Amino acid sequence: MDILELESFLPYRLYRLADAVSREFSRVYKDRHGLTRPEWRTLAGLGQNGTMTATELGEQSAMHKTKVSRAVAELERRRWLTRIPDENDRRLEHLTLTRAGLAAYREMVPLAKAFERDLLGELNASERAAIVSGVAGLEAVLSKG
Amino acid sequence: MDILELESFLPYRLYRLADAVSREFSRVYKDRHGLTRPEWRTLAGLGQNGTMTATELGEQSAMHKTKVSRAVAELERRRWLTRIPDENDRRLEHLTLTRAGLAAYREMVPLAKAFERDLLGELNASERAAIVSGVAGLEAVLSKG
DNA sequence: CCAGATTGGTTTCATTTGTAACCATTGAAA
DNA sequence: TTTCAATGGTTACAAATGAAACCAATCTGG
Repeated sequence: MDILELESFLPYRLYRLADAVSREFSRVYKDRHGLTRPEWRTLAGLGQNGTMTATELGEQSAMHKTKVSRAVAELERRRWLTRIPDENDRRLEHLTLTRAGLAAYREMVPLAKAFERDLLGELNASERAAIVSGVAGLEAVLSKG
Repeated sequence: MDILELESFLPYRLYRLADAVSREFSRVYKDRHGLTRPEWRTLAGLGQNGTMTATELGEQSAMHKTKVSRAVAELERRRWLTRIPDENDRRLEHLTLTRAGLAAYREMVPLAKAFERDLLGELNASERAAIVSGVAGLEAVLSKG
């Protein structure tokens, strides 16, 4: 009889792995500032790019627009970002981190980098190269659909 | 100033990749039978192993026990599995697929395998080897914690 | 111009999820 | 044995999520 071995089924393995890594990493921003993942991604996007609209944020960080909307609302409530209405198109707003938001971002960056470094540091050189190129390969496949 | 490039940050890439793959694959079991992911995993676990307890299912498929509990309840409602109380320990139940559950499982297996084959088929040989060994490497890291 | 389609973004509602409390049973220790 | 901790599993409640409806502003074709 034909059987599927779950433990070696790639979609399952990938999901479980990403879930474990993400859960581990989430402790960094959850413990430090009580952020959710969408909020962290929003912070990271704005920190990286300076000023973005909600739509751009969604594209960069692969989030549904409702997630973006709620994350932005929460960061605004904390006064970590401000909205500046566009001059020409009054539907969209340009989002920028405030001084406080930037401070939080600056604090998070080294922690994020350290997390990644530590994680990859437990692999040997060839495994490290493998995960990077394997992920890149699959990303390429999926992006063309 | 120190910046984190989200697009190349491994936890983010992994999560986005797994999410995309999983979302794509979920159409297979969602379209066909209206299953959720926990339900599909439960079906897959029992199909693979024959008889398991809820705890074993949770361990094998990396699901929280409440997810297992609800998935089992739903599959039972569909009469896809039955519970048989343990003789010696009346806290636990042995779960087994019914004929109908097994039929659904048998129908899903080739679809799952085809999905994985097609996905990997779009990679070249070295990328294929890379993703497998990279994932295995990270799994090993995480499993020792 | 202006009627309809599109876009940026928010809100509402139903579903899914996680945490914690819980129940029943078993095990361990005194 | 009797009590207390641990285990298998379910349930209740709150939070996170996604789909779809929605609002306002802009664009487009006649």
